Amino acid sequence: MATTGSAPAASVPQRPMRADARRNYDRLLDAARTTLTEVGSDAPLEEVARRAGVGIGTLYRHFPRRLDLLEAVYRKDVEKLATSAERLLAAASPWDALEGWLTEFIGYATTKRALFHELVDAVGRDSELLTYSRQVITTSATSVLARAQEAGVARRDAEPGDLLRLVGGCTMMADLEPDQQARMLRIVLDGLRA
Amino acid sequence: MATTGSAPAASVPQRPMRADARRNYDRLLDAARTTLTEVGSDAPLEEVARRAGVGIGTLYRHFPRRLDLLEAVYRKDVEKLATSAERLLAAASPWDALEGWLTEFIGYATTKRALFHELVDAVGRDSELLTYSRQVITTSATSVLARAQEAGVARRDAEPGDLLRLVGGCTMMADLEPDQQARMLRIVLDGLRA
DNA sequence: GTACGATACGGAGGCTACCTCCGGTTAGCA
DNA sequence: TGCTAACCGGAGGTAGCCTCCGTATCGTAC
Repeated sequence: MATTGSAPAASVPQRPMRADARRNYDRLLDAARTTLTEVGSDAPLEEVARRAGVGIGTLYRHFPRRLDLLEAVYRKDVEKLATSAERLLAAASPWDALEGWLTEFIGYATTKRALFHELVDAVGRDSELLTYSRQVITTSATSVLARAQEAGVARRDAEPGDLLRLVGGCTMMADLEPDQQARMLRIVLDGLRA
Repeated sequence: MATTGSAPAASVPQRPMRADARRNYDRLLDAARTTLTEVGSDAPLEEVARRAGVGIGTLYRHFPRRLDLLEAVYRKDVEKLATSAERLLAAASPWDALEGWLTEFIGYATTKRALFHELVDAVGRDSELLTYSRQVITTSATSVLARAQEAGVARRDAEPGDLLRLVGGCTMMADLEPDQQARMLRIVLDGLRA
């Protein structure tokens, strides 16, 4: 059974992870992110294991299939984005929180291009992975959008799912020039403005 | 050397393709489209060859690498979209042509989800394939958008590239409900309206 | 209508990456 | 300090991509 996030669910009493296992798990995640960034989505797992300084059998003990490793890397990044929404809601005005979060969402989505394609193709939209990730991201988007709508600064017929696809879908394509990305965000924001 | 579109460029005098070669080429494209649609982007080429009724060596004679086959399938669909723009420009009002072409663009993009990810990951944004396809599609988008802007029915600061990414990028994700797709198009169109 | 040759075919086999198996190692608890 | 359950790791099996080369056939010329 693949672990998600970090340690497995404690449904029965069990020992916490051994120190060497914990260390290798973390090194594998870091090595996976680095290798995927530099080599691309077809990076061989043998290369990930080599960079982590472990054997291929150790990699497969922690991540029974290639997709399990990609998923673990992806979940970490999704949770980081949720944390960002909480911070903006606490510290920014309704419109600034909406605009700021969307800007960070673009940055997150852009760096996941190679990883995401392989995940989506393999597990499909109904997998727990994507359902959970969409839920976390949608919750964040809902919070920042609803707050802006309630403040009367965002159109009321926009829904969070639409928002995410309009902004995030663009970044799934090739590298965008920063000014083009800013312009596209402006079009969406102008369309959103109440 | 892989052929693109259909027969190779006639830079030097040469015989047209033999009848059996022509027949197998077409059968391979049809079998590839069917197999990719039903199995997904990880469909083995042996399965494509089997469905086409040819040997794997014949498949590789026509398409030296897997990506060559995917590319040939994709080019055919891109050219079909360009033909659609010409037809709408000749027969519809500026705004209706813009809206109609975007609707067809969404349909085209949705059916290429599995195929497109593998192509983009492998060849990158600067390949002739994607440059050519973007050119063909951008030319179509430019025509329908400029005509709407000149008619004063579309905002003047929108550019064709932004248009395509806003609409097309959404469809690269999971299957969309028809009503959601219509609503997203409405947001983009409302944002575009002059 | 037939023969010939250049083009096309096709399946066995090499190579690579995913993943498994199992003997050896070690962390941590009693 | 000893013991054991958890952990490690690399050789090897398998599937799919792609190559190679003997055989088949299309199409042209006589």
